[in-house]
Amino acid sequence: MTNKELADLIFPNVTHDVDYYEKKYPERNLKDGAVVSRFAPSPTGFVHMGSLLSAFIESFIPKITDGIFYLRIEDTDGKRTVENGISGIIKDLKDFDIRIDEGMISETESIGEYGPYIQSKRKDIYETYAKKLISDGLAYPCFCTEKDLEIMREKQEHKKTRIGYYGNWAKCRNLTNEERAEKIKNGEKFIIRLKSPGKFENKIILNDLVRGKIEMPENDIDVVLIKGDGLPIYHFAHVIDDHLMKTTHVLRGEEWISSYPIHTQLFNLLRFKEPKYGHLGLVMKIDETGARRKLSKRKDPEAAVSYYHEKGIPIEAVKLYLLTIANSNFEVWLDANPTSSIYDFKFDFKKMSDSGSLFDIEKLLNISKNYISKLSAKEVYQNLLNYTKEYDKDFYYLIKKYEDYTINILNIEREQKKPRKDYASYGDIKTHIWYMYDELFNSDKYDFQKITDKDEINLILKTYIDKYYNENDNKDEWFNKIKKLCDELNYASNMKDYKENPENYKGNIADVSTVIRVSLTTKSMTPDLYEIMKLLGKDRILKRTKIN
RNA sequence: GGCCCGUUGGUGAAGUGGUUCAACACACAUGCCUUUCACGCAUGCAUUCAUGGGUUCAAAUCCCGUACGGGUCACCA
Repeated sequence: MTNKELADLIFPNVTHDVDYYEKKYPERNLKDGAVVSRFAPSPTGFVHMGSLLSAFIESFIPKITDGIFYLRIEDTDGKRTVENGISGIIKDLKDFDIRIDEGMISETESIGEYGPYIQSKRKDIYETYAKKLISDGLAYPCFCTEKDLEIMREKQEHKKTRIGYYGNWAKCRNLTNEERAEKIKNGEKFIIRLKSPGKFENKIILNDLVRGKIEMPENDIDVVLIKGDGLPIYHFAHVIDDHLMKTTHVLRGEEWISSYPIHTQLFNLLRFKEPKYGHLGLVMKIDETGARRKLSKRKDPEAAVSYYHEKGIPIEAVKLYLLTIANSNFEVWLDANPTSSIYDFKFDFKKMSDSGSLFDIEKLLNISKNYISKLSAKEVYQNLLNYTKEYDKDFYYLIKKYEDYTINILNIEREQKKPRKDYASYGDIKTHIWYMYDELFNSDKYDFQKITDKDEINLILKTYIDKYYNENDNKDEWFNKIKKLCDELNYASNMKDYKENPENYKGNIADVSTVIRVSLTTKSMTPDLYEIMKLLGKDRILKRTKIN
């Protein structure tokens, strides 16, 4: 029995041949240097921070090279598939403004000419190539049960030899085609394995985009190509898909380095051109015990990218952070080119970190603060509106009702050379400005600092309101009035005087200002008091300075 | 256990043989400025690049060993 006859027996329903698919998916017509890259997650419903980093880079490179970025769903493992899992991924990408040129755009729909972009719909394609491999004598059906494999592993462990289905251990590899046909006709279950021509003693070299040369032994394992459920294993699907979809650059986590020998072997056997590979360091975090470990979705809320959307951290800030992690010289570049688009940055794989970088939320928040501080009040208002509309409806209606007032609040100490950096996220803003709204103002917990005596507080406030406060004062006049108030009540209006002779005074102008500040806002730390009072207006000020 | 990768301050890291080689950023500390906070400014923070040995006139940078950390060895991706 020939290999061809065996192949026909195994795949009677495969009608196309390899040429059909090779013609169906021609080379892409792109300019020189254009990168075709992809994000290829399992439909688990969410994107992990580490995946986001690679998705971002995978989309970034095509963008700066006029290439193509597509989304392929790898759903060959039923256990990883979650209901509506594709939608979750699409939403996460959309929330981070990572746009795809091709691929899945919903649970069932896709755009682009190189589809289907979901592996479960590509069964015929994988079978066609598997059939070819069998015809060529490069693959064979394996009838070993899980039990058989388990026993084999135990023996190997006992003998302290390498574990795996290879060489003489690969019992099904040496069956005759007649024996194979016989078993198949008897209804024995089987899978398809590669007949690896590799030798463990031989070395192969991976020219990794980020790590440079890595030397590894050639693959000699007869890896599974098609599983019992008829779907391909990752390695096989990866090679077929990335060839047919004309991927030029494969970026993935470093956990894939050790399976590169399988991939390169498959590319050679199938006579496909191999893409370039870049293996990214894992995103790590220090856990409670001080140990370094992979950021995990189960334990770390910040691992899920939806977390940032919910917190209202601007996507631009996350992108800036990802780029600073990805390319160590990005920060310096951005500093030197503050007005340039990030897409002008010359990304360099060689500048990527080899080791897993530690996820640093402090740094992210700092980037976010800087980013928000540079926006105009109107932009912040608009973004805040979008955010609260989704996550804080009450506040949304409030700021919508008082649009101009809110914009003015957001503008305090903003549109100047050195703006304040109070807000790290849109979710943060309410905690900084709630007291400006009567609807939210709550006089239950005043944070008076030094002066806590009720009578003294009331004396200061009453004297100020009755004798000095004038809503039309400009900033200098306003401040001079506060000074006069201090003089009258025997508080030092000049800090230098106070520092020289503190015993001559009840306190100083800072203490008095704090009393006014706290009465109006309940907080001892706020932006410029004059600005706040201007916005609050006379009515609120009169009301809030009456403290019981 | 085999194979592979990594190890520079609290964190991210620059730097791949020699003119400050330990940049820059975040964090932290102190001081100044200041009506609070923030901003800003100034200063401080690794005599040393996991460790031992070797090559060299010269190494964080090259070589070997050791330790530690990570990954991978599935009909998971």
